[in-house]
Amino acid sequence: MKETFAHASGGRRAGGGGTAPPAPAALAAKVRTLAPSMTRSMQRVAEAVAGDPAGCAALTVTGLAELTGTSEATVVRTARLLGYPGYRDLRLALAGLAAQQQSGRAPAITTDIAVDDPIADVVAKLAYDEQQTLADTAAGLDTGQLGAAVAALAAARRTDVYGIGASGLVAQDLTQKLLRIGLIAHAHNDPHLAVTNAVQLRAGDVALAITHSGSTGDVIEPLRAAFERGATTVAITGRPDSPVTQYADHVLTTSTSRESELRPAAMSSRTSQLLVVDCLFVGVAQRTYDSAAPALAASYEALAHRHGGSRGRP
Amino acid sequence: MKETFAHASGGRRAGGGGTAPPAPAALAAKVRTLAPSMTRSMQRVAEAVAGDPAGCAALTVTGLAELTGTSEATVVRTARLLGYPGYRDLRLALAGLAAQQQSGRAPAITTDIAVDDPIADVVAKLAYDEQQTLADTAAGLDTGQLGAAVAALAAARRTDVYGIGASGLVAQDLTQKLLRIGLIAHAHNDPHLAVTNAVQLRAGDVALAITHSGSTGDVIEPLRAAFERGATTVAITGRPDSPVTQYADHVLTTSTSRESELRPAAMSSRTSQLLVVDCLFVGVAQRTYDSAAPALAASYEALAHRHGGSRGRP
DNA sequence: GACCGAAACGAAAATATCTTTCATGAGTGA
DNA sequence: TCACTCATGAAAGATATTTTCGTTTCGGTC
Repeated sequence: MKETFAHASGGRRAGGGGTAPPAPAALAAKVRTLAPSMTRSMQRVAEAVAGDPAGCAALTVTGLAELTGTSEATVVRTARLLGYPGYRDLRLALAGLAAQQQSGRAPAITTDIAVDDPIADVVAKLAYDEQQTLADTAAGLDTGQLGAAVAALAAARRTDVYGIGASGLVAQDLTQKLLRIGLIAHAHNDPHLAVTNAVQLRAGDVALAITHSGSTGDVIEPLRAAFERGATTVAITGRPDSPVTQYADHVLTTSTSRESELRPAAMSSRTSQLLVVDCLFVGVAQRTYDSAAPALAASYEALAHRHGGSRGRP
Repeated sequence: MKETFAHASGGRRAGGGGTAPPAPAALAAKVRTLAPSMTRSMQRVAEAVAGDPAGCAALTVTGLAELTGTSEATVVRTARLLGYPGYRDLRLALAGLAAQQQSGRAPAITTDIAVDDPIADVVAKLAYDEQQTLADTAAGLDTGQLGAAVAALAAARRTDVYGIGASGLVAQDLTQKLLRIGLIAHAHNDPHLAVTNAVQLRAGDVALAITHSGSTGDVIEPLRAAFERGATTVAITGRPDSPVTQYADHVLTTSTSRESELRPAAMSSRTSQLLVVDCLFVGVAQRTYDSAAPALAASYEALAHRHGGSRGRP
């Protein structure tokens, strides 16, 4: 029978009425404090518990009793002495302790990836790096410039996006998104066609160049053409002082993180660029909400039949 | 100890989800990933568990069943679905999670992006969400499957990658990277051509499908064709129990985060997929280091002249 | 050295908890 | 509408935990 229903309440206030609430992480200390007052068998149990919380958490009373060469009763008695209602609760605390220890160990990540890193480390390091990149990008993004770019995009008659290589994929990503909310956008990865199209742009249109180095000629040229035609130009680059910014009305800076041999710069610049692009998209979607929302819904609807049932097993 | 692994179907299946050992902190992510394939009652249980780990850890099966208005059986079933041998183990993991949350950083308050959020908030929220997605993905990634996929890619005579829409860009990203280290890879976004090419694959080749829903026919078909031809098949999907996994030797699960109107699922799934793809790439680069390193250097060199001076001001 | 009392200890019973089985009913597609 | 599947919970069946209680061990005393 539980009458403890108010969910948002104290959380871990067990109430109970007992004298000692469970100990969170002070377990090792408690063991040392109480050890003198323990019998020999209990000490063995306490020692095992303090020595390998994670391991013990995986054991049942019987298991721990066997491991320490004692009996179930002794294990329970020890748990009681340590302040828990029973072994079950000690075990829970042990699991918590183990998790804490584990997570505390995590930040010891040297960010460089070595050739012989185990795969699990690779995952952790890459995830960490990309998280870092995101944080840096968000911190370094000029919201004024971003807002201006959003306004321009939202009002544009049409938008052209330029990007080559990895940045080309980001360009396509943005284009796909803009199309989804009913805007007219096009991603160019053929430099010649890009220029050809750029000269068609005029005031009120938007040209957006994505280049990490800021020096990719194939991307700068069309932006320049658009710029000279009077279109509003935006550059997403990791180098705010690079050539591309000469022709950009608004510059959005992506962050540049350390690169290493196994982790080329393209990787983090892509992450960074995508965040910027997402911000642009959401900003534009906000501004054009009345038309964007139905458009999004419609495109979602249109795709629904291409996927199987909504359930896992169609 | 029970070895209840009954599901074993014949053939060379990756096991749609039975492979994962207990998840430590990836629980919230796992709940989100698996929720779609859950029944209503199970969802209620999963929700309670994800919403208040600490509280649930204090409950017995019966207690949790009562709290969620379901039965013990359902609770156990949910625990199983989440990857634990039984409720007892889920409870232990819950205790660990609670301890982590408590000792760890601030509570993860994720507010949905609203139409009238100022642009600075949009940036912060998007960055935070994507960071969360990365963490979840890393935590939930099965390194065994990842390692197997890496080994297959590194040894492949050739690799075909399938993806449509946003996933198509991820497919291209992977392809670009693999090409850079001298492997033979191709990204297909034309379903017909993809199938046509898939039937050319044979044992030792790798086919890799990227689909968030796991139910995109255009992507499943070529994977199936490759599978039937004896190629090694890999699926990157957010739904480990979806149709695509039927034809996948190795399944890499991406995380699914909350989506909202202004932040479509595609956004976080892309982030998640890219992390997985990066892990694959780095893993392969490690394994083929002797040939990958020079290839990387060469491609870098070849591109150098396309960018202006190495400095910002040309 | 033998004996006594108290505490420690573990075997096994008693209880709580978890897991499995099975019948039932809701929902679904033909 | 009917047959069928699948989700669901009640209760039986297994495990794990707690309690009980008798045996063993230890320290001291005669």
